Amino acid sequence: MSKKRFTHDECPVARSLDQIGDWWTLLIVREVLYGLHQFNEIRASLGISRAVLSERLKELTQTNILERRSDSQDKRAAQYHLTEKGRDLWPVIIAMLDWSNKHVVGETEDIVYPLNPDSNKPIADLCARDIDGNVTPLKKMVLRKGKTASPHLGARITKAFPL
Amino acid sequence: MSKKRFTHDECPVARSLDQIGDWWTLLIVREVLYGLHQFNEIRASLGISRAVLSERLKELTQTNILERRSDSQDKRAAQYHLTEKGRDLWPVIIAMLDWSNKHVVGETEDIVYPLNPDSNKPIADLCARDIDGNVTPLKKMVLRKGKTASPHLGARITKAFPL
DNA sequence: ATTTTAAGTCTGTTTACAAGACTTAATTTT
DNA sequence: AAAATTAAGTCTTGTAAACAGACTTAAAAT
Repeated sequence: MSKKRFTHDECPVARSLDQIGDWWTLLIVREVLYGLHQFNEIRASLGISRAVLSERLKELTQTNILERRSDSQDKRAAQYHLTEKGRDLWPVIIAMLDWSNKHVVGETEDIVYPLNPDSNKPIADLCARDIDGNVTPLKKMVLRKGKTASPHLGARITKAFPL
Repeated sequence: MSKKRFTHDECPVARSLDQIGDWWTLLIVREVLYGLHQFNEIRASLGISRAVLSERLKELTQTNILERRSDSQDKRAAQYHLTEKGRDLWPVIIAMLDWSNKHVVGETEDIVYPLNPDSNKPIADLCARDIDGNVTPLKKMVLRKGKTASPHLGARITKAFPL
């Protein structure tokens, strides 16, 4: 039996894990966000094996998270760049970073944290702005199911998050 | 050689992946957030193998994301509940859900989306509130390194996100 | 007393990952 | 121009992890 995938799962979280849930995948995206674009740069920085990096880059290209451009100067080299979809993973990474700083990394060894570049102040809490401009903490958000949601999923959701 | 872990990595994102980056792990957390607390409930809902679920629950308990309580009524049964650390993963899941709805799930098949329970309106964008109350989109956030950051990591960060 | 159930463990098979050797074409050095 | 180096992979081999399903144990239900 092969590894289970969630491509056709009804749950959007499962389906996102199908594209970014593999071991190494999100770290590769992070490296590209941080400014590394070449195969060997990424490999050296992560310490990932060639075969696995090659496979992940293929997958990320197929799912349109990365784009592979052949370098115009050096015709051997390739440049991996983020698409809009890939750049939109930045909030996911920030959310993980915030959680990690709060619960994984020790208080005394804070290493890297998100900063509001306009105010030059660190983040207090993650929140969401609704279409009317109301701002509420992400932790308070509830889920609502769309038209095509299965009764099964709906039942589970309303159990924890009554609407 | 065993699978590489990031427990002692300098990067908080890597270290969070060490705890929640395994295949199935975040989906298990989601199920508990949705209100499933028993081994067989979770197993049936996810279609995960017994052995893997057992191992993941152990890991999640060891990292203090879940707490295992033996059921007081039925002495065979166990109840898995989220700790504060586990509940704080909700923003991560919301961020992935938002990304998935935007880029993975098709427009026509919207299934489940986050909602501001106060205003009863859907989310327009994820943002962060800094300590002065300024609200800015998460996509605009930059990273700053703390005192103990390695020169290596700092170099990479400033490349993509000048402070 | 027998059957069913909860929560696992165990077994055999398939797949994924790690490390390093090998390949090919382009570039750089001598 | 020939030789060495480099970018971006592929291939090979050994180990670890994931899969389905059988099996186990103690408690609960019939």
